[in-house]
Amino acid sequence: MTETKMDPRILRTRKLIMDSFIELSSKKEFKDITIKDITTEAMINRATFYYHFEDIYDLLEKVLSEVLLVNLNCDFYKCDHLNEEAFVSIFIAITNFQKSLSNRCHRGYEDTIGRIIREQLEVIFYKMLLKQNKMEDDEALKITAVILSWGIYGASVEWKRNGMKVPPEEFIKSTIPYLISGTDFGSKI
Amino acid sequence: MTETKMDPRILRTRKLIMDSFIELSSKKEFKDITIKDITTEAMINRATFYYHFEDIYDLLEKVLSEVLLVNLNCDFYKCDHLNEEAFVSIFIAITNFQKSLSNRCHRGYEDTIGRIIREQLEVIFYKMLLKQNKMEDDEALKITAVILSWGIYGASVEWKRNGMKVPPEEFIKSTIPYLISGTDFGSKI
DNA sequence: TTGGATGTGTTGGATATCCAACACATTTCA
DNA sequence: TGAAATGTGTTGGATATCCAACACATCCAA
Repeated sequence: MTETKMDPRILRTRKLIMDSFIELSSKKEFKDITIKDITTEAMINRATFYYHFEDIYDLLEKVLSEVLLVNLNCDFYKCDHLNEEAFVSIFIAITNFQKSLSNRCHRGYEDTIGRIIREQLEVIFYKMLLKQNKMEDDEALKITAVILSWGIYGASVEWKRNGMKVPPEEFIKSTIPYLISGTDFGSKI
Repeated sequence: MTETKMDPRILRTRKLIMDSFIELSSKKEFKDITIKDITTEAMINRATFYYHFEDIYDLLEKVLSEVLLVNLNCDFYKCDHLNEEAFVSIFIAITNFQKSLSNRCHRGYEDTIGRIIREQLEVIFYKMLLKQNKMEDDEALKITAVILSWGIYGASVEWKRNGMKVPPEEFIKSTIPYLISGTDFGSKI
């Protein structure tokens, strides 16, 4: 998951930068945050910032990935199989993430955020599929993970478009049998 | 006061080490705290510890000095003259410090602690005397600062020996005229 | 007694971070 | 318009931190 033996200086500095960015995000809009602001808040040199991140968009991506990953693993570590509970807790994590971002001001980056969500979902789905499918066609599992990640992300977009009012578990629950048993579930054939 | 332009790495690392030591002190006795404990808690390398401190006693001294200095400056920054208010707030800072240490487990280091208190007092008294005595006999001011520091420290020891029950300002107030106006205060001559 | 386990303090080479300086773009404002 | 101010991204040399290894001391159980 996380790199095993990292230089503690790197962990420390990345955390300082990311935490400062999150802190600043709660006070300013993203477009008003400069790299100088971040490095001043973090008490690190501006050159050091560029040692770790390409630019401020790279930082944004990595912070969002990190936040989402923590959310996912938090709710999800108990499950070891893609059952109903797993799908529900994944979907709740995604909707929580979307909700928290709709307050923060990251408007104009919906496509970036969508990509990040799908990337993280793809990783987690692939991992779960590998675990429960004992070494079958690897390529098929990968593509299945892609399809699931787009699907679940799409569901969260739809949930958002409906005003984020329906409880997420309710929103997703009815469709889960189709996810788990496939489209044949309930088929007349 | 504090060095003006310090390398931020140094400030960061010292703070990490000191904070970790304070944190550990609230859980263990001083004698049970190893340097490995501190560096692990602080997530810094053991060699880095020795770059900043001679040994664990050196760290103890510097932490205590720092804590006391913060207390002193906190209560004291408003005063710019050695009047009654100044003496009272200094004495309160010292007794607070003694009280906080009597909970923590630094037994066996009373002499070290006493020395630290007197050193800090001496610095602060000397600074105040210089400010209000427009360039007179420098040596005399230094020695006066020494005498005041021993005196006030002694008062705090006595206050502690009496069970730390009398309110510190009450304990010190009656003697302040003698400190400010000298032994001639109230003299019959 | 001995030998392993644990803690202290030191060292040399590798690496991350700092700093000052630079070139370039964008904004501000006179 | 143009010039000052502000922000971005890069560089080279200096310095703090990391890491693995070492020598030494202390403690404790076989």
